[in-house]
Amino acid sequence: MPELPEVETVRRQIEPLIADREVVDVQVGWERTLGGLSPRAFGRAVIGARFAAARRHGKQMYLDLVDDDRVHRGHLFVHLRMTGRLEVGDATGATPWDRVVFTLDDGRLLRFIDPRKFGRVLFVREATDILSALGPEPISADYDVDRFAADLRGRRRRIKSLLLDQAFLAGLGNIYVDEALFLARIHPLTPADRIRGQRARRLHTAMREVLEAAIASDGSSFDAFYRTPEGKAGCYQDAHQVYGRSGSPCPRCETTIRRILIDQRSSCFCPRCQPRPRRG
DNA sequence: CCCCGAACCTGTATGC
DNA sequence: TGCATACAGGTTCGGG
Repeated sequence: MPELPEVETVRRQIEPLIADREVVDVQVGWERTLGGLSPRAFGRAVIGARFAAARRHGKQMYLDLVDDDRVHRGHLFVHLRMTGRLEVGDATGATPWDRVVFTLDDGRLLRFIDPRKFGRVLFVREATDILSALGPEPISADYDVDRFAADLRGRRRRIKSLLLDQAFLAGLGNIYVDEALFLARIHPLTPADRIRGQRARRLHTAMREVLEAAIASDGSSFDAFYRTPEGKAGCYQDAHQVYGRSGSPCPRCETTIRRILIDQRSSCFCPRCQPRPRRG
């Protein structure tokens, strides 16, 4: 469940399920999920701590850990990557893909499940260790159109690549970039610094609208792996205009939606609504 | 700075 | 049925 709206959905659902619970044990099924820390050291860092707030920046979710006196202990950074999932349940919920399982003080289990093993569960003392590498949140109040337009200035990269770059802007992935570019009527290969004025405004608005609408729908989920912690599927996939729709008619003009590769990712767009930028 | 390809992994869908 | 190939919501690395 991996872009900003899906992560936000997980954050909202997981927070009340683990708030104020103490970690009494940890089992690690796949060491690399910990990103270099040994299971022993990870257990030492986490056991005895209590979960507090669940936060998010971009696609990065982080769970605050405090000691009994509510003093800061650190954070658990959870990145779902392609197939990661969080669930709270009991032993009957075990799966072949349990990578990290926390036993809570009420006997329930918090599992990080991840078939493809790309996901990460990192313990860090200071959140800035991770957050400093990330760009701004696209839906925050201070990320206004002037800031966005200024950030585009002087960037010659293709707009799709730039929007996928988490150091530029944190949270968009393949689905929501394609959707936002369609709404803004901008071709994905357009050099970023050619997007100014009205078009920059359109793109800024489109990104925020797509993300907000997807959050309101609990994100997108189109196969059995993508489930929220409450076991439900999001429904924003029903609202996709171009993503995953190559060969189908454009919802605005009926032209056949095309698929090209950019950064080795499928990129879907309407060749009529999103005309290729003229050179020169 | 920018682009590309490969790597990290497993599951599913499709075609022969 | 079996086997091969392509593809998937992400990120990071090395090389040109």
